Amino acid sequence: MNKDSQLRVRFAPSPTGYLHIGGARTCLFNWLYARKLSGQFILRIEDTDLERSKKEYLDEILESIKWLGMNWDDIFYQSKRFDIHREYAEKLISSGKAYRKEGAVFFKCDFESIEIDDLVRGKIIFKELPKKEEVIIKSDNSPAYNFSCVIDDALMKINCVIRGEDHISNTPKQVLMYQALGFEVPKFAHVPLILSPGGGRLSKRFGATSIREYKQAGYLSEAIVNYLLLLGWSPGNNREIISLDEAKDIFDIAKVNKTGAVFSIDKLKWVNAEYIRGKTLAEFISLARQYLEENNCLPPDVDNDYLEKVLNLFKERVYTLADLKDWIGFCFAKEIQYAPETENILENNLSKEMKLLIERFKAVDDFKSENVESEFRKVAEELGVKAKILVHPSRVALTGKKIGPGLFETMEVLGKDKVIERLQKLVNHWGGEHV
RNA sequence: GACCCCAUCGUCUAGCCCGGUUCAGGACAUCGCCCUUUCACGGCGACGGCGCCGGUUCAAAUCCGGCUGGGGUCGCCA
Repeated sequence: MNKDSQLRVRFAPSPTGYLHIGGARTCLFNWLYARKLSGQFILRIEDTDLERSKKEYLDEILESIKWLGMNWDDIFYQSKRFDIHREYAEKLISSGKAYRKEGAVFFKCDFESIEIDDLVRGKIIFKELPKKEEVIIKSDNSPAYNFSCVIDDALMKINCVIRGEDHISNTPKQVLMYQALGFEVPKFAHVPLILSPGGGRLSKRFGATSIREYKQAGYLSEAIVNYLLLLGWSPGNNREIISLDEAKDIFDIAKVNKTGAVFSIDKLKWVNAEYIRGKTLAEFISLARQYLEENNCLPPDVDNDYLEKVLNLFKERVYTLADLKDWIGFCFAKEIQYAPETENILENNLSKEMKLLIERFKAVDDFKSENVESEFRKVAEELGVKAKILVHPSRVALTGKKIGPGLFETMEVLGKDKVIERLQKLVNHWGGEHV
């Protein structure tokens, strides 16, 4: 492939807001297509609206793209290119294709019909445009979107424009500008929009959620990317889980769906859980630890070994890292508070049985889960009750909740002293009620 | 209103381009059952779909047209 025919695509975010789900997917499809065809992926920051563009947004956009695992071959800022845009506007004025009016420069867009060849949708034919003129330089002398976009795409040698479907109606105007300027018209690929569960456009309350917020909510970057990939594209063979690395070898923009896809947080959660379970214990620990530290969920003097054992308890049962916040509390609590829903278990006084359990536990030297379990079962047998009769109150005693990880694994992690102390507390609780 | 896009289970999709192998396959969700000390995981199963009407054809989810429905755009925002 020679240099001129090399694919060059771009993602052109406007730093007037954070990178959200829709933008991230457009970015992803561009990046993937470039990597698949060994092309160039350009980032162009569309910061022509000086009022609304904020550095904070820009930082988040760049940070999120990197966090998701993508990189760019070059980056440009439109705000630094105003002179170039004006220069081309002058050319259009000279050639009679544009004119000044009310302090702005207008481009004439008269035509009979215009055809664009879309990689995703095939031919799209426009009969007429609602407006016969288009502002290309605003009266404050800054370039208007459709114009700066065309100039920059042409000058940056972008030969394939992949963007959201909401830009379809801009395309005929832009094609007209390419032609008026004598630039070669690029290929276009308009990808479908991501819809909110309600049906409408992904929006404020739902999709406007920034990628950063998803990270905050405990989602792994691989999971977000994987899920986004599934929205409008399929790797085939009934596959659901696919890494960025694998996807970049088989992705094809022409295989992207034409239909808008509804965003499903449930499916994202499932994908996230798949990735968490797919991590090695060491990877998970490092991820979880960082997440918990960032969210101030760990005691300052947390013991490393202990934390690792705790996290091991939950790796297979959380959907997001944020779930950990709710679960690990009892592992660090000084004293257990019994949750309201444990009431029916607490009602049943088993202090005699629990006392025996405590006595036997005191004699267990190596408090490993296997040893704990066999001792536990022996006690149950001796008392002539099913193990589960003792399991439930024990869990409540240790965790304050009705549900949690395996009881014996939990006991091993907490350690003999804490286990005995917490069981004793439950016995006291019962004793107190009966005095 | 004008212009444009789209249409397979509740949701994401495979199949559609190259019509028969599909009384449509997978996943999420939901509901059962199994496993089991709870929850989750895992296993098994159930539920559930080609929007409608015409046409082409021996044969249509697949091709064509219309209708209906959904979506997008009509800013000196991007």
